[in-house]
Amino acid sequence: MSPEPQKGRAPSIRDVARLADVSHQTVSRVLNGHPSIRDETRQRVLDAMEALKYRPNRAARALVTSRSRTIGVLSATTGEYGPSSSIAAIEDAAREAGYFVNTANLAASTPAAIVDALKHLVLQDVEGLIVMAPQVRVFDVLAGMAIDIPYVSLQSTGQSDHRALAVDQIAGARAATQHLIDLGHHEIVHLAGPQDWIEAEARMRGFLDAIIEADLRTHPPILGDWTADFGYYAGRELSRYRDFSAVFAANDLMAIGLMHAFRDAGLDVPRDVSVVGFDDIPVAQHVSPPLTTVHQEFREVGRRAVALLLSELRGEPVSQSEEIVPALVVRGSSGPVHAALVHY
Amino acid sequence: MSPEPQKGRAPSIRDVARLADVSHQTVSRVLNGHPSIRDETRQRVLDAMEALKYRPNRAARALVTSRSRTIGVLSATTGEYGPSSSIAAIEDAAREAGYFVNTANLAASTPAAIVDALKHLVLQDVEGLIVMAPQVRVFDVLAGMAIDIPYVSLQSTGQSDHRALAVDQIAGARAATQHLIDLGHHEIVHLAGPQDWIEAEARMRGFLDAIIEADLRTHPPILGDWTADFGYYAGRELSRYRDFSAVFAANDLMAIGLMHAFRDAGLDVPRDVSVVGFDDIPVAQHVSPPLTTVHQEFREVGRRAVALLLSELRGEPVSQSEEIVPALVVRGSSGPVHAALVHY
DNA sequence: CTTTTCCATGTGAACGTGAACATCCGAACG
DNA sequence: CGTTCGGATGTTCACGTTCACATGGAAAAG
Repeated sequence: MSPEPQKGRAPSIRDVARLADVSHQTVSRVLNGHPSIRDETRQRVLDAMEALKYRPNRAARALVTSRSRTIGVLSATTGEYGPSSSIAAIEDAAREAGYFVNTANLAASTPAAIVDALKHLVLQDVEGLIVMAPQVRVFDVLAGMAIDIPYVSLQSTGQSDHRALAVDQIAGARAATQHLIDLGHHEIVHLAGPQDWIEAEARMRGFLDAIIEADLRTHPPILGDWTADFGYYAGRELSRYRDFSAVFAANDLMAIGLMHAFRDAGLDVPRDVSVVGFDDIPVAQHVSPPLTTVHQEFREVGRRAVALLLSELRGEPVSQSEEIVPALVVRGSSGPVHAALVHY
Repeated sequence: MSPEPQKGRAPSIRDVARLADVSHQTVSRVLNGHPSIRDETRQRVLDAMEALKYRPNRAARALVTSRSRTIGVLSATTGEYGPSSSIAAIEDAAREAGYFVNTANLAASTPAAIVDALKHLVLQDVEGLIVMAPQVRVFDVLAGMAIDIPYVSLQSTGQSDHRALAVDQIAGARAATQHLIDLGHHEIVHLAGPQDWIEAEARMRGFLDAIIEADLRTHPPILGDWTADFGYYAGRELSRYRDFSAVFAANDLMAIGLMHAFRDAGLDVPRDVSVVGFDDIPVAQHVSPPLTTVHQEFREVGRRAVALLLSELRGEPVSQSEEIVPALVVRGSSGPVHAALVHY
């Protein structure tokens, strides 16, 4: 009455075949949706699989097809809202497409750490790679390792030998800066991300584009590390000089730290200083004052990255999806320049 | 001069064997650190591997050993600081131990979604599971699916058939509540997490324990969803009644939303209302006022989870590591009860 | 009525590795 | 000097699946 007691080994395609009274190959065909199977045969096989609680063996399949059905994600700064949201979306999308995802975090941004993480992914036999750790070095290392795995980066790297997801960070940064200019600010400081980050560079470029276009001067951007703590530190330094009326931070965390420092220094945001961030993390609208920032669709980015990579794996032509342009969200942290603070 | 051009197939253990003039089994032994290999032979094999750029085939190995060297993580609310930090730590620790990590996110907390995610992980042939989505239902489903995979949960579930990481959420919540009581607060409201979350329940229990011990009354806790937006919503409702002088929120995001609402309602934190959170996310100390909260070591939790799971996979006895007790961090959002607001 | 074609299915081999067992050889032992 | 032992290595097989090719039969084509 009860199904055969398992004898240690999991049921294989052959066990199913025996029970359904067909060859193992027929079972394989059912498994892979081969068209030339009589309905009645297919049903018998399916019943047998059900009865045995058969589960295909991924390793055996991978061995013979030499396809792992796994994609790798190289990421940095996980733990932060943006990257981890994108990763979650990547996993969801991959799962839906029948793929597995393996993530490797960059412990540090040293070449050694990058090589380590990449080796781990290569060892894992990933079919493709999504590079979410958009540091310039990563791509150098990637090129240096002579890895022939197709990969997709979340930022344009200037290299054209792979596909990049088009998120127009430059436009976002430019919009943020232009917003401040439109409010009458002439002295705008940029608190940028780390030097070797492509995202940081793009946002800086957008900032500078807007500044130059408006024919304004600016200090050299301060290079930060994305953290709120650094923002606080930078804010403390900045509030000693006060030769600016607005700051554009390359991400929200730094912007929030910045506002904290200004508050401590007795400066009012936005009356004395306007602050604009980037990312629109969930707390951005709940801090005091609510943060003006540039909204990014992290989940959408993750989804598209998967779509792009899968289409490449399938050898499909590049489907030029339209660029994602992040949108400025104006909240309370930015306001018109206050007369008393204009330095002319 | 140049190494053999690859003929489509990647070099196998046999190619290495041929080049090193040994049997393929000897190569296998070198690969697995077998002791009985002459040094000279080992070196010849290693040289051959180097020359051919040999990489072991994971699928073949998994097929013959029936071990995938992969652990699965079931998670929810990724994108938030805590879970994603733990996941990152899990990946680091697993990588160090030579394991791969596969994560499945819970799209919703419905049984169907849970089954989906678990199926995905089982399909992936994970050797063990770390359950980071500490919802009661998950364990019911897990039990219902009759999965024989060893798993580790990040919270005590009351079920004793598996290992749980000991993070004393109850003690943390109790400390937070006691802190408010010590400040003279008698009317404390608890903004809890979703009902079916084990963590939420533990924090609520800690809260109630402290309340009962101090012989205070309290409203039934408000059940939230962990988000800052919900905190804001709850804060708006709460500020209509004002029959309390302090709120203990089950996580920082809700606490921050709460403070936002109080600010909007003209209430001053901490003069009119004290607010305490839980988690100590990076922005907690930078919001206004800096948030008093309970600090959690998310990375440490992740590391320990891996250690625990691996020791179980190896069949080692349960190494009773000491409990992690999260620590109260007092900042500006909590203060002594203000005389004018005491309702007696 | 024979030949061709195509559908439904079966047979055998291969994928790359590790386990079990076999073999060879030199050293230790009596 | 024969026997035993164990270190170093080789041989064969199995893991579960898909692929290439083979087979039988029925329908279509001549």
